[in-house]
Amino acid sequence: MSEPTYYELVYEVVRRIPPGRVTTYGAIADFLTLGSARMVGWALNQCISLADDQLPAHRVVNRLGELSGRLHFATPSRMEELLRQEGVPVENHRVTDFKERFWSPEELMEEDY
DNA sequence: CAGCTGACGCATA
DNA sequence: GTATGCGCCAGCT
Repeated sequence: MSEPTYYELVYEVVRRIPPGRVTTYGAIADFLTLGSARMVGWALNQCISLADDQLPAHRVVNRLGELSGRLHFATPSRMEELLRQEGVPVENHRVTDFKERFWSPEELMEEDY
């Protein structure tokens, strides 16, 4: 097995985002200390083929809590829809409670994994 | 082979 | 407070 590619690392982090919480591209990039926020977005671009439950990419927003990637989903409203399903308030393509809903990958360390 | 693009983020004016 | 530019680095044309 070769070393995991960059986007596979991103997938692993995204997969661990707790339901009802959201994180940002920058937070993931910072956690991996690799590439940049842009790379995370690029990585998620490859995941479009995966089902939503396989990779909850809808829980990844930009640093303003905006659903910047909504246009890349199956339908433009899919991301917003999934977030609301999890109890995340979305208004005008933005998570209103973003600051409180924000989840950092570094919290994985606190879960004694 | 060289250049452009991009689901971002930050610095500067 | 808004507007513009640059860096990031893999993938695509």
